[in-house]
Amino acid sequence: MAGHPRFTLNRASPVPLYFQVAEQFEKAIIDGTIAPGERIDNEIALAKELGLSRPTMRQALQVLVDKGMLVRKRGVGTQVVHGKIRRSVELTSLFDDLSAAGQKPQTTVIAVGKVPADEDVARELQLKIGADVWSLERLRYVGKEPLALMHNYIPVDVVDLDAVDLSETGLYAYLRQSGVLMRVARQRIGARRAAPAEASLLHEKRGAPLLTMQRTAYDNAGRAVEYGRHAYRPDLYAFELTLVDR
Amino acid sequence: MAGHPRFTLNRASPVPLYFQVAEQFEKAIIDGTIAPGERIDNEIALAKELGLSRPTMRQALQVLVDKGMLVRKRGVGTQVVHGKIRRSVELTSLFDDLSAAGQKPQTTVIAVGKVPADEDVARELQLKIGADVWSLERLRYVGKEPLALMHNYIPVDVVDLDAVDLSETGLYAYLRQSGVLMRVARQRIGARRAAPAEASLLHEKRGAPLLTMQRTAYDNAGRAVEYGRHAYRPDLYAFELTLVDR
DNA sequence: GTCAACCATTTGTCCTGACATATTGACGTC
DNA sequence: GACGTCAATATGTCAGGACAAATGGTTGAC
Repeated sequence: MAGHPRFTLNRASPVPLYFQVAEQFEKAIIDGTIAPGERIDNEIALAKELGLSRPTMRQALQVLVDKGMLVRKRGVGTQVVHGKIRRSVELTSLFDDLSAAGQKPQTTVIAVGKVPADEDVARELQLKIGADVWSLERLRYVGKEPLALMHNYIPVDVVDLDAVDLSETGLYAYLRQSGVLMRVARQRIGARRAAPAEASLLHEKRGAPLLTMQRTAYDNAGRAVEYGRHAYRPDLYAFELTLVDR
Repeated sequence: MAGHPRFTLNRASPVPLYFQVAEQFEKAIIDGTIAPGERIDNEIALAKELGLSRPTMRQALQVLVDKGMLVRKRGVGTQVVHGKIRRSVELTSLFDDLSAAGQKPQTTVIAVGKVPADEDVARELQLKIGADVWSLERLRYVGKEPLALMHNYIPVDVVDLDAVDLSETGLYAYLRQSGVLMRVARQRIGARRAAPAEASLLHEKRGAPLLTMQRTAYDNAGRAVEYGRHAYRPDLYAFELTLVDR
């Protein structure tokens, strides 16, 4: 029987049991306490040892299977795949990404104000052409190098952008803080040549390749709450994601 | 009480009940039988109507929640978010994507053979530098336009590439067919200038921007089975993905 | 010695039942 | 009329049990 670390459960905690188990399992996998390729105990034994029911234990393991850290094979068992899985692309922003990486992103607000929606913006935000939307244009630095040119559009009834200093806070953090809950987003990642103005802002040469990302985020009710068109310097940034086949 | 379509269940089928329900729900959402924003019946009522237990009904709904088509709110109910969610990025290849879109991808094999692994390839495939690997270089067309230049590396003990005609079959389809099961992959999407040789093959101008994707795929045991470096024409291709916050 | 049949193991699916917790709206008090 | 309280409702979590199906090794027949 394969060994595994002792987990501690707190039944008084509001944190669900399956989540407590998943958290500790994930930690054990990341720090190598459970080696990659190792087969862990079967569900029933694990459940018994922790004093849980099998469904709860399964739910805990499922969390890690979804993250691509565990693989289950019927009739065989459950194995650890990897120690260092990067988290898959989540509903976060560049600001969050950089903060998590220990860097201190700096932002310059180029322009902010209400503008009439063009055809593109109106379609994505489910508004009529010409309707007022917030337009926010920012330049993000990492160190002293410009990294990304970001242009966001937000319906005027979602938040008030006049009242906030967006050079210190990330837009997504501000939206969450304002009670805007984003649940689903569609992203489109592509590439194109830099326009002259862009190249200048990003300290790139004319016609340099840029990595582009368009994102439309929706809230609980399916209402579009944010549409962004962003351009990144490809020598400084790339999108990484982990895919799991289920 | 919100109406919803009649579903048919086949208990004799090997397809799990929860999956049958999820499939039919998804179809109903996509074709608009259930309108976006509509609140569907509660889990207990749905389960009762279909003669299922609540856990099974929950499992069915969870599939669609994971896909971003449904949103659950405790104390409130379950709502339809979107009709036209694109599937999130999956463990498929460009060939699969195009086939699914009704297009007929054509492929030209530029070169195939065994080569010694360079530093990059060796690191990604967990091999020693200089070890033999399959190298496969292909050019993919959509219609008469070149779309992508694909360079794949595969450890020699995974499959035999000599025996197959890869101008007719997708590489991933061939791998699956050969019993290679890919479960997890890491992707990195970026952009760069086209090298002269690339530009020529892709019918692009010198120095044109290209969208690049590197992918390393792992099998059940965590063994790296494929590493690919690909370049796409950004005017013809982009990566689309749907993110769901959970 | 080879191959097929069998069996133990393990995950997959499905069931019933119970209580917890968040949300909303109605009710009642001040 | 405004505000707090309470109940109804729906999802979230958890338990315990049962059978099905896939896998891999073992046993047995030839």
